[in-house]
Amino acid sequence: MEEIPYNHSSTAIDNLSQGFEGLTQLRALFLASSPAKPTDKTLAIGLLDKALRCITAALSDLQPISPTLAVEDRKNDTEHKKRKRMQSWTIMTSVPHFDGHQWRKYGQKRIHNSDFPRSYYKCTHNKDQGCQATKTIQQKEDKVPNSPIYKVSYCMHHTCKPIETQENPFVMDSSAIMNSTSSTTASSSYSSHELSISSFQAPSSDQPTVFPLQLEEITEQVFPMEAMLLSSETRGDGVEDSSRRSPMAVLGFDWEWQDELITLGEFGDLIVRI
DNA sequence: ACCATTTGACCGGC
DNA sequence: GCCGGTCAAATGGT
Repeated sequence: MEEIPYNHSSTAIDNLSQGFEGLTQLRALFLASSPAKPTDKTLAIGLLDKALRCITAALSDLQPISPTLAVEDRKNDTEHKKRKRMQSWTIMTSVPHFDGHQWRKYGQKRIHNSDFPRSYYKCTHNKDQGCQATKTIQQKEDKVPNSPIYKVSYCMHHTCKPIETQENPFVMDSSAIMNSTSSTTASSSYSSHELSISSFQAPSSDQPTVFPLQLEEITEQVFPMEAMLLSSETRGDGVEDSSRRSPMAVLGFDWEWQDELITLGEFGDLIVRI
């Protein structure tokens, strides 16, 4: 790999980490949402998983190799252990379990000078596909009450073939994004730390491929977010060609930010066509 | 019965 | 000997 100046690499890692955080939270939101159209929901999760896998791979490429690894070649270490030590990288996240891969827990240890145990995971395809990817998750001391942050350390790239939900590639058509003048409150006044999602029209009825998500801003800091399904409804009002529209769900967020409980509905409804 | 998780034992590095 | 990572039997859930 071409050498990247450290400050650029560091910025890239920061940006990717923030993107990772946003996507994992978005994934959690989708998992919590109404199963109004399970096929599309599955496709959405598949898209998010794919994005998460790309970001995870990019992070692993960008993270500098630990200086302690320089001495490893002097040791009579096995090739397996060498590779395992070399290909490791770490992220901090509030949602450690949703990274687009399936993991099987194989151990848990109390760690010296830490209040929380460390959990050890292997890729679920460790046996059937020989995938060597592992990760550890350890909760860090709460800086903000009730908002745990986890250090997730990955080792080795996934060599397993991800289970795709759709054979054909599908396209996220950004040209179909409408301005956020949806049928409900416009979402135009988000401050920098808020995650904003607005709706747009699906371009075609026979392509179950488009998800009405536009990330206007990714949060700059990790904040606790608990996605909550407020209600769901089917838009069959006859004004528009209902065959071209999938059911819509109105989702709401509640999260705490700087001792304030923020409900997304106060700023604008989150409309997701699912 | 099968699968994932839990948990104590074991092992290697320092 | 301490510590962290892995193994594997026991356990629990479906």
